[in-house]
Amino acid sequence: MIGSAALTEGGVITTKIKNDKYHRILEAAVAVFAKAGFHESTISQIAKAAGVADGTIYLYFKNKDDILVHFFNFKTRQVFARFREEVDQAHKAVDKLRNLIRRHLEEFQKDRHMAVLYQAETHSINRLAEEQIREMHKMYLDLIAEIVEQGQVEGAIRRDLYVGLVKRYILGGVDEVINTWLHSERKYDLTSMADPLVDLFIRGIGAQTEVHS
Amino acid sequence: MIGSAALTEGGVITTKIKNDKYHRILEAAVAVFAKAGFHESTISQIAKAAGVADGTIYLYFKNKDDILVHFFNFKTRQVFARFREEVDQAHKAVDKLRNLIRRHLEEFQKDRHMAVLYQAETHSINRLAEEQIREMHKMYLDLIAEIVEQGQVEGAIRRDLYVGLVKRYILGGVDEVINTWLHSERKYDLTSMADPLVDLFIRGIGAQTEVHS
DNA sequence: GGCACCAATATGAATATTGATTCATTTTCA
DNA sequence: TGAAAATGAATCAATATTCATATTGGTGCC
Repeated sequence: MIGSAALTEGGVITTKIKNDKYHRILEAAVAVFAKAGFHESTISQIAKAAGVADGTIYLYFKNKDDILVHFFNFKTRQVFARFREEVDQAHKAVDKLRNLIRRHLEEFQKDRHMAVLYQAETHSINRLAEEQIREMHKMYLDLIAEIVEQGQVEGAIRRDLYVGLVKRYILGGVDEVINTWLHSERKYDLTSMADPLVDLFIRGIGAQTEVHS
Repeated sequence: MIGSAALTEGGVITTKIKNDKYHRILEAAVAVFAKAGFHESTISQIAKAAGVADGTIYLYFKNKDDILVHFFNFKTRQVFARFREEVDQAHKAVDKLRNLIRRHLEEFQKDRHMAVLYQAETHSINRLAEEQIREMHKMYLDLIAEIVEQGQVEGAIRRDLYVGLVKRYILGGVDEVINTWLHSERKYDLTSMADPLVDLFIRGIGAQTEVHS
């Protein structure tokens, strides 16, 4: 393997060239995987899409599986880091939640290939990048837990909640909205779903009949 | 192909024997697919698991893909039909929703192999049983829509809702709860999540501060 | 400046493996 | 006894990976 985003050796120009090809292959692979599925995709297809020879791929990645690992390790991780930033921009819990969800939808709408691959791989049990996925999932769920707990302190969120369940409740809704969009013709704007969705998370679907403080 | 659950030719005993083997192979295949993933599974593994020769599988199924199609066409469809029954047992919308979700969790907990395969395949874009999955998904979403609309008439459910979004919101939550359970050690009872989850769907996570009729 | 050289890169045809599918043969059973 | 069912070894195609060879681009020498 010649180089990768994780390594920093080499001069500026050299590194840039190296990274260029590394990224070119990674992007091409993600696009191919998204279109045909991981196992149905061949190295030749990826090579062709990236404009390199088959063998070149093995200079940047250990093997086919390794490409998927890199996808989760670098590409997706980067997106999730942005979620954190977005959350930190708001002060009140509900605003944080809204920011998180809006950004989530935005990023997935922006990079459809990533979205497809992410959705497909995170839902299959026997996946390769097991560890990375688990970690990223946890990162996201922890973010939600943090927001919920803050909201409880603020008094904006109910205290009689099982936070473990709330996390799945929220992630599930967001996930399904993305999934539906991916399976649709994608004629509508995904981010427009953010506000109505947050409203559902907060208020639920029930007609409010009880009186509280 | 000798016979299948969809055909009804043959005497009672013959049919029983035929169906026995058909079902044995289908069950074995689902178990193998669930353990290793569809593409990683081999015909030999399935044959071994079903206790038949490799070639025998081709007497009951056109090819490997066809097994997956049958899974969705018969096995899963059957489960979804039970959801409908369960919903019809209740009268009020909220009870219908609770029944639906409880039954959903029950069935998926009961047949883990089905659950794994269902979750994995319904979330990947380029799947085989495309048509069947789409149809089943629709059946489920329609069920939810029906319940929600009834609830609105009853006054138990808010009227200012985009039902299309509500469907995803609910299915997503249920899905994610199942997914988490599948990825866990499954030490806890999945059905125990039904009531708290329905409570979340109805009331949301927000502290109730407004007064309504 | 131009040139020769070398190490780093890139190539893609050849290899080797895997596994779906077929089919000639055997077994079962009515 | 023969037709239906089952067998599993042989076939055949697909494709991940390797590696001998070719190309490139930077470096120092004339």
